[in-house]
Amino acid sequence: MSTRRTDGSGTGRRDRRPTIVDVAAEAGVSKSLVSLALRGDDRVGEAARERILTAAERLGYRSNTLARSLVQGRTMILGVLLTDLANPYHTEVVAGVEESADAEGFTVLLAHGQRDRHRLGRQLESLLQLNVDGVVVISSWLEPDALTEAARRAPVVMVGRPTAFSPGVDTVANDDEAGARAAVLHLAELGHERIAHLSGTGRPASRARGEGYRATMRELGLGGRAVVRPIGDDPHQRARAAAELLESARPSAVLAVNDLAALALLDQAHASRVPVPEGLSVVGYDNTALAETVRPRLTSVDQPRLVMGRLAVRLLLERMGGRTGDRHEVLAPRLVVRASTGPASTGPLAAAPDTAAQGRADGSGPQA
Amino acid sequence: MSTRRTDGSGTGRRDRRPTIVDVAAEAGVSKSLVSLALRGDDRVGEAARERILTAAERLGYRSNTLARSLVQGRTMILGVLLTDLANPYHTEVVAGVEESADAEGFTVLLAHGQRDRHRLGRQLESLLQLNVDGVVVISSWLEPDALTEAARRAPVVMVGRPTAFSPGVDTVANDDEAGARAAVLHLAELGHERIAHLSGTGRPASRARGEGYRATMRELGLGGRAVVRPIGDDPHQRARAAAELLESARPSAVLAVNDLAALALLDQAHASRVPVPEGLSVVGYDNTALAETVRPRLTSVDQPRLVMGRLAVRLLLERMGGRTGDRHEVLAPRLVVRASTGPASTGPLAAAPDTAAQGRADGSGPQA
DNA sequence: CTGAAAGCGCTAACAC
DNA sequence: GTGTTAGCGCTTTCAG
Repeated sequence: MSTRRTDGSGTGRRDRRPTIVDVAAEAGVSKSLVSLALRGDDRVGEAARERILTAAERLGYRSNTLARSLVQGRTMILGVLLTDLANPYHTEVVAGVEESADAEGFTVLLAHGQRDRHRLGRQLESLLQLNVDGVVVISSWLEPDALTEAARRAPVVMVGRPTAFSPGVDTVANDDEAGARAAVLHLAELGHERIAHLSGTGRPASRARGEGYRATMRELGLGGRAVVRPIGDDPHQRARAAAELLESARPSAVLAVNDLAALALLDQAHASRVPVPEGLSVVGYDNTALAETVRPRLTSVDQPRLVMGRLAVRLLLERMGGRTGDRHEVLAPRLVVRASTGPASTGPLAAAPDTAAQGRADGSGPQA
Repeated sequence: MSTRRTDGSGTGRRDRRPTIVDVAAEAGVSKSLVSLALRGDDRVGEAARERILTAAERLGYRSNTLARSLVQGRTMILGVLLTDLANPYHTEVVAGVEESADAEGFTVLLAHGQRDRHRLGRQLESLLQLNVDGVVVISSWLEPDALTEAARRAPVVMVGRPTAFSPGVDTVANDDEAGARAAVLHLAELGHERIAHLSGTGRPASRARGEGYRATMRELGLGGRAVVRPIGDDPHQRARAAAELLESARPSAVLAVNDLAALALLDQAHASRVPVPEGLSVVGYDNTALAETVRPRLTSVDQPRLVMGRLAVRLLLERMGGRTGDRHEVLAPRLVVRASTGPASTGPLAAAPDTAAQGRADGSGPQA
């Protein structure tokens, strides 16, 4: 593209977009003075500044960020890497990140992994190549080593991973064990004993939730009744796992690893004509917007997603400011009770949900 | 040559990350040869190439994209600007964009408008500043002028806007009028006459759907019965609009402007104890993943979102290739019938939905 | 085949 | 106060 045509006609349509040099020529000053004036440096005379500004305006000049970033060594861009745009938990954390980043003058750009581990790695690489000033990773799918490696190139904070897996990487998480515990205690208080867990697939956060579930069941003397069924990552697998869990374990209550899983349970219950919460109580995790959308409204363990996003940005800024030690923030989850959980019924309803389903359920359950 | 410290120690931890010059020194060749070798140019000797590659490896060298982009004048990045991460329609188009972009060697970065017009404009500016090679806009919120202006700086394609509002901007859309028509015809065939429309808020796509609805109602001789209620943009407004429409117009069927609006209708119907589809038929638009998640499964007008995303990328590439005329692609929508639509009932159920609701049902309180 | 030199557009020390 | 001079890290002619 070495078309050197100095076509100064009308609106600078295509060709070469105007540079700082063009502005300087137009205003009759030097290149660097333009640079200063444009950024409002106060050691530029009023007259000169005026001329420069109008010249820039007339030429339709826009500064080239790439060039600036190259010389300054920073882009003022924060990258967010996320596994799955379809998971509201992820996108709600993003809102917090964006809020803080905006306030600090950073631009937020998202890279999306499409639930594909390889793609996720490539996207991370892309962000780093772009020389973003920091990366927020909302995904447990990346290998700890890959993160540590990334952290050598730019500040990285991982949201959702509970503990220190990757040296050099800060983390922001909620206390998954405590959250699971609160959920189980809530169900136990309602009189449930056959409390099952529709678990994640072994990544750190879901593992911790599973641990919390198990530990609390033991604590309650219900250790023998604990049932854990892992769930898949796509909607179809979720549906199957939910169906199988309800079918085989016949729980009176289920703690789901997240709201998406809880949704699958509600759907299966509906399909089997098991009324919720009369015949089955369901607790979700994350308290995403979903929880207030589904019917019945979902009892769910809230993670402070906005706060987590904001905190992630703060940690990034601290790193940029020179901090070298790792930090791991753990926030307290909070159980939000809605309509999907209710008292355990002792009648045949709970004991054999399918029987009840056939048998014309008149809401005769214990309606405290 | 101002090489002051040839520190070839272990892992290059922080400090200055290695540049092409460092690699050249390490390999004992010149800077430009390294550049060639690294990109696999075939006019580099086998021996030299080998030395260079290992040197780069040893130093942990990664090329600086910023510098490359600056000199080449392109970034190999495609920007996607979207209004609302929470709307699955948007994110499903993104999947198509990413698929094609990947195949062509482009990286896709997303910028998010947070349902805020100003923010949307700023984000567009950020993408352009970054010198992305093209922008896909999935949002009708931007002013046509802003888009035309943007198109002067980089190829821009707008997804979802039905016609040519912004000169210089290509568009990819579905035929909204045809889609609305198919939906209304479907309902009419089921015997519905009191078919209402829960409409959008006047942006082009929703306006076209409204047009299609009205025209088809007239065509069917039902013009006098047409009822249109606009809906808001956030969940709360949606709920209210849905409630008011059902309450005031008492339709036996509703065409919603999109799946989110349809969801609000289903929720309100449930709250009022109107069974769907027996007491009310609902048709959504977009056929997002939501349609297969809600209960009952939603009849919805499908837009080929993946194809639209792919097409958007193709149009971008064509522009980069030098095309100057605008192109406007219009794809055919397709009605997908599921469980939320059924025959019109002539009984009292449909005639007076609130009677059924008011019937002071059993005391089970916790319904929203 | 290889290497030196000239920038891409901008910023930031440093003289004038 | 204002302008000059070096680069940021990379690609890309153009001589050797």
